[in-house]
Amino acid sequence: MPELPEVECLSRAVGKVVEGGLFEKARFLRKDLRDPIPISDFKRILVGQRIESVERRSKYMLIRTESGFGIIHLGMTGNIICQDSPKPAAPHTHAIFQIRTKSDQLQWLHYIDPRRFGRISAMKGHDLEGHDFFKSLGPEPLEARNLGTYLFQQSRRKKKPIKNFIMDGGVLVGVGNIYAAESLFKARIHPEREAQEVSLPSYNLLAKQIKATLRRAIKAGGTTFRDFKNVDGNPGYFRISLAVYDRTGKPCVECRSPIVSIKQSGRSTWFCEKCQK
DNA sequence: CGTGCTGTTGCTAG
DNA sequence: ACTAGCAACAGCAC
Repeated sequence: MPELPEVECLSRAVGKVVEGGLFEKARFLRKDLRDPIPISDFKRILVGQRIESVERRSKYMLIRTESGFGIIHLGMTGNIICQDSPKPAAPHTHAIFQIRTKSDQLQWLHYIDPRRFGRISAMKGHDLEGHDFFKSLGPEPLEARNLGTYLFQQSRRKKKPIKNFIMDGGVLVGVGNIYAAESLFKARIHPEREAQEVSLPSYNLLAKQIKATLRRAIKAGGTTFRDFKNVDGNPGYFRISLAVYDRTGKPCVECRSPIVSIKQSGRSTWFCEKCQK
């Protein structure tokens, strides 16, 4: 599920439940996901601490305490659900956190991740920029000002395709495969164009479309999280209507010519040959 | 029934 | 500088 909008919505939903609460227990049903889980560090930083806030940086969800951050990445198939029971309910439940909310209710966050590409970690202190996970990340697309100019400058002498360029976390975070394709369609840029040959006006339009697409998805996702608390299945993500993603052969929403699919660096890309130059 | 292909992320080796 | 390969599993077409 997770691209930036999903992680943003999930972080807000988790925050609503746990902010101001007490992180009482962490139970791990396995020792590693993509990487080993630093269980004792995690417990030291979280357990017994008040949860100050739940934040997001890139596609990482951050649980802030006075001591530092709990760090959770969902990989490709990760999810967190909030339940009334500490009992693992779904297959591939790998961690369960017990929270005593500020209104003194017990709640359990269940971390589920079939493919185990996700990550659970923790860091002492609050200097994100100094941490390995974050130090080489580019700006947040929704916070960056003059994003078009920035992308234009970063792209000079870069021959890689524009799609790979905007998905490069060192350039810009949070633009995954789905929203990269959608944003390029809306900006009418062919995904195989070399990053260096895209003009400043095109980057300005692209920046605008990246922001608009992400904002629209957050807005759509946000409304589905009202019942996040106590759900017992999934938190109800849904995908905003998409113009090109997974629409091979279907008519372009602008010109009706068929959407085509190609591979770039092993990932599928969809676009309209007529609209995107 | 099995076999093969696909996938929302991100790191690393070459 | 850039891409292929890979991590481990589910869902689907055939």
